[in-house]
Amino acid sequence: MSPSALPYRPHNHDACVAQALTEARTICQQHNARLTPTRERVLELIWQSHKPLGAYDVLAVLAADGHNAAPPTVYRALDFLQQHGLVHRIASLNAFVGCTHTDKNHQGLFLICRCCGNVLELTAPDVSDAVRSAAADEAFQPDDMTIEVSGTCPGCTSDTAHG
Amino acid sequence: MSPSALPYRPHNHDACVAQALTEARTICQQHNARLTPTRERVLELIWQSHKPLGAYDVLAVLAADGHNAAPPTVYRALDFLQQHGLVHRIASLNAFVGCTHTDKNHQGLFLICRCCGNVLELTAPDVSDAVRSAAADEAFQPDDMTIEVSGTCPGCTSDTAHG
DNA sequence: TTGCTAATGTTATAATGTTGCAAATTCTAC
DNA sequence: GTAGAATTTGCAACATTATAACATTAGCAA
Repeated sequence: MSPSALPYRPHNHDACVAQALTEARTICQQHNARLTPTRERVLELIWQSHKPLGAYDVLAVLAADGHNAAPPTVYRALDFLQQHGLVHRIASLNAFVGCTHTDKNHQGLFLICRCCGNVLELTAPDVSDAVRSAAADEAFQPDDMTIEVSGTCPGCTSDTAHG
Repeated sequence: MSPSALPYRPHNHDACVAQALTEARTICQQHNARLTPTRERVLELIWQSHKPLGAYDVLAVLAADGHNAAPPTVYRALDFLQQHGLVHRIASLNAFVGCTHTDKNHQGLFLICRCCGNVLELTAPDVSDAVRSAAADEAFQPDDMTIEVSGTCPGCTSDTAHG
């Protein structure tokens, strides 16, 4: 078994954020899209941890920043970031996480820990293939997949086991 | 390829409803749970079609019925129905559909047509297995899966094709 | 500059979901 | 049958999440 994935173990999270921002700048340049200060700040906030953040959580921080922000500000920034594959919306939580596979043309699968709240994004070709195959059996043309798994991450499992 | 699944072709939908209600009564008896008039009515409404229905849509019909209902009435009924596996919540739509696999110990996969709105529920062991396997690779213990696929159903595909 | 487009600000409102408590109903044990 | 417990419902208020509509500003190109 592979060692615990990044969200589940201690790490220099500043490096995660820095990398995410760098990648975002590159991607936006490639897409000829403008990563404005608000958008960049929202991305940074979403990346504050590996736990999904609600739109209104983002809004609260922006307000604390002194930013004169209303809900549309946040939702527009999040829409932009989603369109460019920089964040994902977790439908089962109504919240957002930074995308950890910006380089790949991925079909995300999300492992959501009910205990610690961290989310691990996986590229799971086997899963995507199985879904596509199931859809094809019904002559259904898939367009977009939401695959979210709630459960217990390795960190929280061992916590419980060792009391 | 199999012929189009039920939601995607004309059928006697009253039979769907009747069967769903009958099964619900049986299941509630088995679970020693009370399928009260309100709960049964909500189930019936959810089953009015194969399109997911929002909680407030249900509420509106109850109100039209003359039922003195508030949101908690509906949400409580829906919670009950979910707990007994009679309806599913579609996270990506914030809406509810009748469960078409009440007999099986199933892991639902939902094919949601963006065009006509109908939802087909599948039991997809291959998909569940692939997800479980992906989770196991990360030492993640799955608890609950949300697998929703948006796209175009066979009916709407042929409509478009033939103009 | 001028004019166009993209992005943001602002206000209000819609849509979805929850809490808490009181009243009524149903079940259970005597 | 009746008292007490547990479940279900009614009801009011509220919390959370998301969008609509329109005015304003910023960036960019002719």
